[in-house]
Amino acid sequence: MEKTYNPHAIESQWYKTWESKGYFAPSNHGPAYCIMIPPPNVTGTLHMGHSFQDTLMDLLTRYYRMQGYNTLWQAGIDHAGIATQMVVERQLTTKGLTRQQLGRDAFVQKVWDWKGQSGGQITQQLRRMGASLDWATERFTMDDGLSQAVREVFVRLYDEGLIYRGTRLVNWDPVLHTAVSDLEVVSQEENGSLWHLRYPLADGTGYLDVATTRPETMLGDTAVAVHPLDERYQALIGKLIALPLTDRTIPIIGDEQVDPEFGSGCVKVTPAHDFNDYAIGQRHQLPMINIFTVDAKLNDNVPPAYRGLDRFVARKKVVEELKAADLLVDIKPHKLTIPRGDRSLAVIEPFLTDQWYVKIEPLALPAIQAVVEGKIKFVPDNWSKTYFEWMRNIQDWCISRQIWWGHRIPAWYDEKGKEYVGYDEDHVRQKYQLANTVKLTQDPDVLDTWFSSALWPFSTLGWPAPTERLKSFYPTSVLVTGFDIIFFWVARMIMMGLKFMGDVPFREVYIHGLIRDHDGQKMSKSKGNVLDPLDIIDGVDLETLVTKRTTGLMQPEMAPKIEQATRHQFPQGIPAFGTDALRFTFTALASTGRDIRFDLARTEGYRNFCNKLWNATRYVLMNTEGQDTGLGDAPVELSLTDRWIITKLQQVEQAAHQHIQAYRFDLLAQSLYEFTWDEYCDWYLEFSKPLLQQANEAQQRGTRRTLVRVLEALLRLLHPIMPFITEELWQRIAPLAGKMGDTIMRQPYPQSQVEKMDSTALSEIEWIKQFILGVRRIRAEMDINPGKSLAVLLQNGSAEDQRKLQAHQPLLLRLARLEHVQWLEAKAHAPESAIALVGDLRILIPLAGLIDKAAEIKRLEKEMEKLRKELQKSQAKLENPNFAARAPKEVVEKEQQRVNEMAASLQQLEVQAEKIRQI
RNA sequence: GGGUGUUUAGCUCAGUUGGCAGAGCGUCGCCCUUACAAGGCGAAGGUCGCGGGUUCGAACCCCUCAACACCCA
Repeated sequence: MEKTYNPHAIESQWYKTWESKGYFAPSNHGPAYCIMIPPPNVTGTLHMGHSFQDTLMDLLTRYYRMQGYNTLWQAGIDHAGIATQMVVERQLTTKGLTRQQLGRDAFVQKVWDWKGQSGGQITQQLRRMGASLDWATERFTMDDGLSQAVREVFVRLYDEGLIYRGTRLVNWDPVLHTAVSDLEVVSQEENGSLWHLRYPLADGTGYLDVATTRPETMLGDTAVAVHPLDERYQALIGKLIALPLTDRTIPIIGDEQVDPEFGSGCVKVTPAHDFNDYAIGQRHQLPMINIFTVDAKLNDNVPPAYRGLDRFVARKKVVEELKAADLLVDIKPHKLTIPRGDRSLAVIEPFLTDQWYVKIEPLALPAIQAVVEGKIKFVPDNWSKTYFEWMRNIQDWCISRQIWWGHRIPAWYDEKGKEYVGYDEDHVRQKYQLANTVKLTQDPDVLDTWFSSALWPFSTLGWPAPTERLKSFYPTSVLVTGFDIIFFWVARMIMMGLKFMGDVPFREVYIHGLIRDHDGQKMSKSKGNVLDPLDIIDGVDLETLVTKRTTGLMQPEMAPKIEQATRHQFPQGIPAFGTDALRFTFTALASTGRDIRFDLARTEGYRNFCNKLWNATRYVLMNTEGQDTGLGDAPVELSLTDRWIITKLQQVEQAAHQHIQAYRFDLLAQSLYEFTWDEYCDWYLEFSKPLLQQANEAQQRGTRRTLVRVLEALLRLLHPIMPFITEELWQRIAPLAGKMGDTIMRQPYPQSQVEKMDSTALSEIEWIKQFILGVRRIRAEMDINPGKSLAVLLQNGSAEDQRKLQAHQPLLLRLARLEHVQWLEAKAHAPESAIALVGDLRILIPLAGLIDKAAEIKRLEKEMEKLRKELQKSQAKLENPNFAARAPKEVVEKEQQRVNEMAASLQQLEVQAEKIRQI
């Protein structure tokens, strides 16, 4: 074996083996365990969020597979309507083409071509992460089966009246020319202005001061509203305003929605271009005047001078002309929330259009109920509150999009515009008994991408066909996802699953945090703080990293700053840490918080952990290969240390199961890390050294057997987190432990066995550790060369201490580096010495020639000071009569015992200090 | 404005039923010890955000406040 762990050498080859041998496929034995991958965008590449999430899903999948479940991690990709269309349109633009020039069918074909060539790059990257997805049954939301599921759902919901078409105000993206749902709008506070306009009363008796953040919309005003109880304006309700710049008059109305405190207390009402005003308009049957075109330019409903102007140009012109007419009172700086499209970043325009909607309430009620009744459990449970909050205020879902890439809405119109919904045109004609002479045209719109995602848990399994897979794996076991898409996706899957499968889509929803950079900032291309998981795995040199981060920026002026920060943070670039180290990092970071700061120093630490495991294996192999590891009939004797590490192993096995089942992956990682490093490597391997040299044949055999068996189990324990290194090492260790099998992937996950636990071994080893630690502490604090062997004297030990010393002398000599150990009579005069205590046992290291007297006194005083403080605290506790009276007996007894021990130690140290002082 | 969180060592975070405040990284010593210098051995470092309450006992339960973050309007 190489002396140093090198991830490159092992990773790619194992993945190929696993995949080609079909290890990822369900076994078709045992109870079902199924996770649906949140389908990544076909345009996407792997980012830190994915790799974090996928590590956790793979961990669960590998664990349950090892536990003997019939395990499926369903693979698949999302067609990502708008994002994908934008990618392909951008390619057309570089050739000077538009999609309109190409035509719909040709364009859609182009998207498919693109998908065939460069789509789904992420599936290759997932393989690099070690993800054990069942690739053989990979699905795509636009494939035939899933498209059929989409049509089926649409038709059924329509026939039940749960899908309808309506003219409503929607969020309109004037760049993409499509409606988007509430969730696709990001609202940000931006600096703007508040314009105070003067609206003259039509009878010439005065003016009203109207405040607005969007003066250009005044051309579409159809009323001015005041609060009905506002004494300032009450009398004016019912009068008319002569709307400036137009020849229209509009009424003054009273509406309780108006906030008398805001601005002047009068608001203009533009029902066709503002959600609040729309509601007011509905209440007062106001006309709705749409003044915009699809790209947010003014249309023919405004005076000729404004027609064709962009909304922001029109704003300037309106303000100028009002000013000229002395109708502008004031302009004040004002912070306001600007809605932008999450894809185009264009300012969203509330816009009156015909769209398709899902009537959500009848679907939401059972979906709420399912969580209330515990049929679906959120982990951590808190997130159910967020879910309820949203579900109880949910609005109808706008599902139509005015783009070309996606599931075309299965609705047709006759020449009178009457709508018919069915699977296809033939079905429609048959369903509605339409003659062939009736000309039908299909609705040009496609469905929101989330519509097909909502069906993912059952459409991927073959629905609407009643397949075996559907029967086996629905409901799925757990959904693993970030809190940012509880509304987008989780809620919608629950609604659709309940509606069409009559059962929940998953029994648990594990919500993890979002990966941020080491400063807690969200990782984003524009901030230039993105880390590519593959760069962490493979390493990247500084220049490549800088180039990567600074090209293709939306704001190229940020480049120098980004470059500087990158050079500062990664002066050497990023070394290759390997997949396993990255996965271990993600696992260790998966605590219950919602923000996860990613720090490469952690990954480096876990790469070192891999190296530790690698070298521990190397040591074990060196001492066991070609030797008897207790597989045959020869007698085997387990030493105390063997029984101790076996006990520790049972404990960590128990903890591992608990932590995985509780989704506490951070604790899982920590327990395994500690067991590996602090128990197995630091203590057990060291214990094994003298045993392998000095013990009898049967004992040596026992130690060799324990070395390989514990390591073999440990590799299985670690496998779900670190699949590659564990497979590589397991292949070498397993035969020595008598294990057969082609892959660690299909071995059972270790199960603790109570009968293997040995509490005597625990306490005995604890004594040994305390002994060794005591000597080491003196050695380190007194600056005695670690290589120097020491002679120690023992005093005041019990018979038990004497027995232990006798039994474990070789271990103590070796690990504490002692030349020899000698007992002194209790009353015998000891030479001046440094002292360490193990209970009442005094370990004395003679000072002569080694230790400075003053230094030892100083050390003792420090230790005594510590003890005194603790002792005082505990004594005060015990002296409180209420404590003795009310605290549980065990607690009081424990406290008393502590006091006794501390007092005894303190006294010993005081005597010793006094002795040294007197010399 | 409504909601949900967070605040513990220099940094990043654990802390289970209320009972001795922990880890990793960083820092400081000593050491190339035949598995591992990507290492070993040891050490220092804490007003558990502030104030109050409940309790024999509070990082943990309750209340007030503060700062920060996110979601919704």
